[in-house]
Amino acid sequence: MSHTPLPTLQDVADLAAVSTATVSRCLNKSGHVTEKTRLKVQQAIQTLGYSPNFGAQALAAKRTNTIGAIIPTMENAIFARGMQAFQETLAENGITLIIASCSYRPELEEEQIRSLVARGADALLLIGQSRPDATYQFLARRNIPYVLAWAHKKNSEHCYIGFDNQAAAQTITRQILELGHRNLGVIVGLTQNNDRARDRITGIEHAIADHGAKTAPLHVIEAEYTFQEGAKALDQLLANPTPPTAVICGNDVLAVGAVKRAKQLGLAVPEDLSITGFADIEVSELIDPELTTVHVPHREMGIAAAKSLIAMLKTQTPVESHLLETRIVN
Amino acid sequence: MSHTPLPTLQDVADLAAVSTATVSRCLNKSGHVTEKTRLKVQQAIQTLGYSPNFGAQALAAKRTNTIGAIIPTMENAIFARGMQAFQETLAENGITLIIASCSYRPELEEEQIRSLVARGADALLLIGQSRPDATYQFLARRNIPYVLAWAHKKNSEHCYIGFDNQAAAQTITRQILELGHRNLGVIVGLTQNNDRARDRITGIEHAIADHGAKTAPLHVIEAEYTFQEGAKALDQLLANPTPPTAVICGNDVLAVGAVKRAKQLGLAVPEDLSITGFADIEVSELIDPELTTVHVPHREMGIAAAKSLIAMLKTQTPVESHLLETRIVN
DNA sequence: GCCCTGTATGTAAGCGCTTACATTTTGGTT
DNA sequence: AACCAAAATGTAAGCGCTTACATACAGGGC
Repeated sequence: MSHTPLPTLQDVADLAAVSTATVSRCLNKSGHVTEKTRLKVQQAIQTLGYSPNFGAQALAAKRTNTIGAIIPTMENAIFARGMQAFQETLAENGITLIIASCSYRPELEEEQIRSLVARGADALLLIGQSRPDATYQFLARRNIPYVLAWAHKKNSEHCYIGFDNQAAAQTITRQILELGHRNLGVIVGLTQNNDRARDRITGIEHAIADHGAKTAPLHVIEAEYTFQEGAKALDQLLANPTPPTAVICGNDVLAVGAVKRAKQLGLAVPEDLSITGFADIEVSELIDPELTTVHVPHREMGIAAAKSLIAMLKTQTPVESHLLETRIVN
Repeated sequence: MSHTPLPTLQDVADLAAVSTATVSRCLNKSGHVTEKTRLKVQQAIQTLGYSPNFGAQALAAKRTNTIGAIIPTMENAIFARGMQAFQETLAENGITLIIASCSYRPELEEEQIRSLVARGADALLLIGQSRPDATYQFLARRNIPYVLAWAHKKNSEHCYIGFDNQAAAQTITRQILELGHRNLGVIVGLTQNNDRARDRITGIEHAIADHGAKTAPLHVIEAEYTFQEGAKALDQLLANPTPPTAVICGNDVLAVGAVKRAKQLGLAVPEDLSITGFADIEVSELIDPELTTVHVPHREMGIAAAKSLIAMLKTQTPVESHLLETRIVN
């Protein structure tokens, strides 16, 4: 545990026999430095093992090169792939990502937002749109750019980088209806704090309305994002006097849980019971036959979100929303 | 996009009619403030909507209340649960977590470590132990506390918060041998940059040596952490003239992939072929029958790691390693 | 050679906070 | 009422960097 104080910009400047301003200019690639001096400085940085002090840099430059993301959960794979791509893209641009998760609890999200901003996040990625006005006002007041990912709304004041949950759910439902199913069950995540889940239900309802065929009343079960809950929800649906012939799930985790349960009950999928998923995460490949699900371009979404935020930071102006296409697989 | 400058400590001090020092003391709960002044200050903070400037705080206090973690991957669930608990525990103590991932690439890990330190991480969580001496020297020079998680070594200079990969693998292998299996296959992650995977192989080898029975030569296949690779690896093992009757997998992802493949090939698990996993992540519940696997106390590990780092930061002295127990489930 | 322009470098003033130290206040003793 | 230690508060010096502005310097046109 040595306690030699770390070298400072001043030390580098001294060793290279230039001013601190010049060293700073080298570090920030802001031009106006001769190749010769640049090399001298480089040299000095090397021999001293200098690296800049984050706090000082943040204080003086009024930015931290840090972007924050608050996702509902890290525990399942839903957001992992997108976040990985998001982080990679940010890293390529010299920006660090701070991830926090809020367990689908709005008041915790609010707290995390404030905390990340207080920690100097220059911009934020948030999931979905529904949150108190006060939160958006806070961000506006602090002049913090943000994007809303995993969702999309037309003509919104916000910048969305995501897909149309409602349209995707509508499409997959139409497909089910076209196969002749007239008694549908739905298993979705808890809608209370999850606008994506709500949008998906709306999509399902619209598909049914549009199709026009006479269908049995729709049974909707809300469940937490775990395999077990998906299985339990299926039990509930099947306990009905007129059980559904097709079950549309709001996400793959629930769908996989439901499929597993169906098989345990001796039901063949999809012969006896159709089950669809949503999100195309890796687990959906696991079950046999592979799940019919909505493919979401996670990586693309992460990359697009990163680029948008970087652009906002650079230009200090809002950026257009970005609608990504989903498609149904299997 | 208003541009009212944000309120500063000074503004709060002025409004509350006290000095900046007093406000700072309130903020940092460092005591020596009357209840009455504390309330006045609180009040002022409220009405101004003040929140401290991160950079300034970091610069003046020489700490950021930020801890960094570098994990091999965010894309699968292996580290997710532990990290979630880690983050929660840190958050309870007013510390923010920055997570970076290095895709199992040591040179990237090195870079990330430097980057997190440069960003002001007060301490780090790293996975496993094998990395260049230079890296440890860098951390020592900068006086940055760290723990090594997901692994454990006796009598080490480092602080480990994890479990004994070798012992766990040894136990599960012994169990397989006791069931009468004498021809074992092994599927593990890529060992090149993964000491945990290597330890697990060692454990398997020791178990065989200790047991004493005459066994067929051990076939070891290395595979990337995906279901597909697990399936492919199983194909390779079975292509052998004398295929194994039991396959020990280095993690659950590979095991689940292997089980799926076995079933596709018409093999009953475990009647025709025994397959075991390692890590007890959620997917292992998915397959039928549920996987025999090594339960790892992820959350406990995350919590312990957080507590250790917090203690190190507080006392400025090293902390004892912490060995967590694994157990075999199913 | 002289002046002018444009580019390279230096100077120094903060950025908003923490904290050692100095000063004032408080309240218990005598 | 005077005194004193302990507690509360204030003062002000940085922390290490960025950047506006000032200055030096190099060439090109005359």
